[in-house]
Amino acid sequence: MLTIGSLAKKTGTKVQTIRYYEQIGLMPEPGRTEGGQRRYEDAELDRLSFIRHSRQLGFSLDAIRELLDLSDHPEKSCDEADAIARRQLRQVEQRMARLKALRTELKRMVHECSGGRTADCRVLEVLRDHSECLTEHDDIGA
Amino acid sequence: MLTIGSLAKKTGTKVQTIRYYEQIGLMPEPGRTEGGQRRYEDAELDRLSFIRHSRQLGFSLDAIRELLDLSDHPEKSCDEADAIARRQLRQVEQRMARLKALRTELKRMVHECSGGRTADCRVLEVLRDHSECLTEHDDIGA
DNA sequence: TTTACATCCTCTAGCTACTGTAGATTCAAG
DNA sequence: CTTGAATCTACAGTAGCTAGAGGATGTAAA
Repeated sequence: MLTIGSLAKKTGTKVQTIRYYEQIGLMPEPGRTEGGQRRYEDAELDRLSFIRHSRQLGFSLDAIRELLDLSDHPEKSCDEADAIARRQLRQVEQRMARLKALRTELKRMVHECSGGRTADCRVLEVLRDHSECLTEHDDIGA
Repeated sequence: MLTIGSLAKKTGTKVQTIRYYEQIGLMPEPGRTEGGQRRYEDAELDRLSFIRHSRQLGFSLDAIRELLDLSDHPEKSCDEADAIARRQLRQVEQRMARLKALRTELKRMVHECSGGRTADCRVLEVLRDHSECLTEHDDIGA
């Protein structure tokens, strides 16, 4: 029987976040004490761990919802879970490629800063100038 | 004299986004036609390009505000702009390191999926199990 | 048993950086 | 003069939380 606070501590989640997950139906409504405080079982600890671990891997709450649903129905095919993971992997690889390009440009900016007045600052100049930029008008991506 | 729509097209921004930037004071209030429609000058095109380019490099709107302010005052020291860029570079490098770790774990998940029932699915198993996970209880990061 | 105090409760609002919608108006071309 | 695309304002919604007010509860020590 865990209080919401100890559940939070065990999973590295904020108390409010747990209540938020309950609100959006990602966590079930737990039992309550007579006074109305939430008390959790081990099953809920497992579920929350699953959610947090998935979040750390970058899965969206919607994706996690699907994964939890699959996990609740062991007779279903594994393919769906695999597809979700693959989709996630693709996203991660896209983000990495993008960040690599950004890092290159940022490094160039920083190394070329001469340390004078902003009038001569390469950082600002590079930001002003799109032409050397390899990225087109696509989405920005978190 | 550009309409908001052509400014949007030239900079790869949505019309609403431009109005939003105006609302939060990132873009100045432009001139208007008699009928009340916005009309932009080249200076505003430059400013918006600067903003969008900076966004693509991952700068927050607050950081961009600072950069614009520096850019508006050429007598100030370049150091501040450089510091902002360096901060940004650090963030990008942190994100990349994080994504690398995630990619490793996701790849492991995907490759180990046997394609049976979800009951045996490694994807779900890995998500359930935190122990092999290298990441601690730190923030998730966009 | 009382008291102190950490933790819990609900509810509401705020955050970032937009995006979308409704319903009315304006502009430019034909 | 008409048509239709583009624009206007205002407001609501998105993800994924986070923070705060103001009050109730749980627990351990005095």
